[in-house]
Amino acid sequence: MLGMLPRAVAAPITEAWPFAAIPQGWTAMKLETVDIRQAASAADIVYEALRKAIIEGDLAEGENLRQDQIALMFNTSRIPVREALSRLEQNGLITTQRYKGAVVAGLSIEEIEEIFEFRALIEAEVIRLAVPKLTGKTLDAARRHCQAFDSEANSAMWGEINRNFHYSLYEAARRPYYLQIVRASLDRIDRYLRAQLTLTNGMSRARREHKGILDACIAGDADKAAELTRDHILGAGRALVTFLEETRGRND
Amino acid sequence: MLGMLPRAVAAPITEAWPFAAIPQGWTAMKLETVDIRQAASAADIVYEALRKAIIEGDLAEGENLRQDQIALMFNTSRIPVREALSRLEQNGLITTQRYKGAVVAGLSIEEIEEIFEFRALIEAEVIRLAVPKLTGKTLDAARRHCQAFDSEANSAMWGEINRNFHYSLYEAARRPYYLQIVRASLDRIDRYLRAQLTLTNGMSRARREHKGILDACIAGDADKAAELTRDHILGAGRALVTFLEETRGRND
DNA sequence: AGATTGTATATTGGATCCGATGTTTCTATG
DNA sequence: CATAGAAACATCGGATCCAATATACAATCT
Repeated sequence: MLGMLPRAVAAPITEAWPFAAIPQGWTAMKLETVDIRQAASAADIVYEALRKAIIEGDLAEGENLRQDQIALMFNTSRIPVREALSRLEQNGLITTQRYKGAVVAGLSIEEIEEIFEFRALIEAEVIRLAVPKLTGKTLDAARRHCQAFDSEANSAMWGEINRNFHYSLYEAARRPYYLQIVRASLDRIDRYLRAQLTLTNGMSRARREHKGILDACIAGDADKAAELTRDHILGAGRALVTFLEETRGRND
Repeated sequence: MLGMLPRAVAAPITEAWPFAAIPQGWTAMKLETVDIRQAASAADIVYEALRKAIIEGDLAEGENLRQDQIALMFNTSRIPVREALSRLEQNGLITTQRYKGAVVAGLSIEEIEEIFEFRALIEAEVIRLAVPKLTGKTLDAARRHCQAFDSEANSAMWGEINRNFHYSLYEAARRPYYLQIVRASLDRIDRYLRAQLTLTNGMSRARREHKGILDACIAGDADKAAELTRDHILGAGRALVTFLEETRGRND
C-alpha cells in the first residue's frame, strides 16, 4: 500500500516526524489523521492534511501558508504543495495572491449566514429523502454516534462526532452528489462552529436536538425529521452569528 | 493587462494560434472564449478553456486528455496543465489515473437524475429569494435574454442563453454561495442538455416555461416563480433522461 | 527630517529534467 | 502459427533550476 507513494512522502508515517523543521504554530498538524492508503499522490496527502488543519481550526484565519515551509513539513518539493493549494483555493478554503502567497480564507458574517441558510435547505431535504430508506443497522449507528456526544469529554472531538451523527443518517438517502455539497459547505464553517461549541455551552442544545431528530427518524416521520434538522441548523447558525458578533465587530 | 501573464501564454491571443501543434479533434477549442484579464496564472487559462470545452461538449465523454498535448496547445509546460487538471478533477469534470492519464468524466443516468433533482431544489429556492429583490433593470435584462431565445438560430448558443436568462434572475437573490453551487451543478450536466436540446425540439417548451417564470417574476409572485422553476428543471431532467435512455442503454 | 530611489531578500509561477510505471510491439520458442 | 517474455515507448508525478515580482531596508536628495 505505502509503496504506491513516493517513499519520501510516506516516510513520516513510520519514521520520526521532523518536527524541528516545522515553523512555529504548526506542530498541531498531524499527518496520521490522513488516510495514506486512499491518496494517489503526494498532493492528495498535502491537500487532505491542510484541509483537515483548516476545518479543525489548527490553522487560524489569515494565517500565511508558505509553499516552501509546507514542502519542508511534508518532506517533498513545492510542486505537490502548489497543487494542493490550488485545490484548496478552488474550494474556497484559502485565497492566494501571486508573489505574495496564500492565506487561510475568512468568512464574513453575511457569508456564514448564507452558508447556514443553504445547509438548512439541503440537509433538511437529504434527511427527508433518507428517512424512508433507513434500516435498523443505520439507525443503530446513528444512535451510537448520538450517545457518543454524552460520553465524549474532549471538546476537540465534538465536530467529528457531530459530522458522524448527521452523515450516518444522510448516507441512507443514497444521494452522493448532495452529500458532496453538504461536506463542502460544512468544511467552510466547521472551524467557527467548533470554536463556538467549545467556548459557549451550545452542546446541551445540540444534544437535545439530535435526540429529537433521531426520534423522528425512528418514528419514520420524514417531514418532522426534515423540519427539526432545518431548525437545528438555523438555530446553530443564529447562535454562531451572535457569538461572532460579540467576538468581532459586525463588519469583518 | 496582458502583461500580468507570462508572455508565452498570452501570446496566442494576439499572434497566430499554433493550430499545427493541436492534435486532431481539438481545433474546436478557442482560447478567445477565456477572459485572459481575469486569469492570475497560466493554470487559470488552461482550466477555464478546458472547463468550457467540456461543458460545451467539444470534448466528448471519455476523451483522453494528455498533459503534453494540452501543454503544446497552450504553448506552456505541463506544470500549469497538471494544476488545471487537478482542479477539474476536484470539480468532477474529469477523472485521472496515475500513469494512464485523464479522461472526461461521464455521468450515469442515476447521477444525472440526482443532479437535476438537486438543481430543482436549489434554483427554486434561489428564485424565491430573488423575486422580492428584483428591480426594473434586472427584469429588463431577463426579458432581453428570454427574447434572445427566439431570435437565436444557432443551437450552439442555446446553452449560453439559457444560463444568461436564469442567472440574470438569480443574481438578484444576492446569494453568491448558492450561485457558485448552481454553476457547478450546471457545469456537470450542461453538455448533455445541449445535445438533447439540439437533437430534439425541446426548445419550444423551454421558451414557454421561461416566459411563465418571467411573468411570475414580473408579477412579484415568488412562490409561483419557484414552483415553475422547479417544474421547469424537473421536466427538462425527465426529457433528458428519456432521451439518453433511447440513445444509450439504461446501464451506462 | 522626510521623501524617494535603488538594492537585497523573499516568494511565487513556470520550464526542464528524471525516475517510476503502464502499454505496445517485437522476437524467440514450443 | 500461437504465445510468452523482453524491450522499446508513452505517460505521469516529482525534483530542481530559473525568471518575475513584491516587500523591506538602506542610501541619497531636497
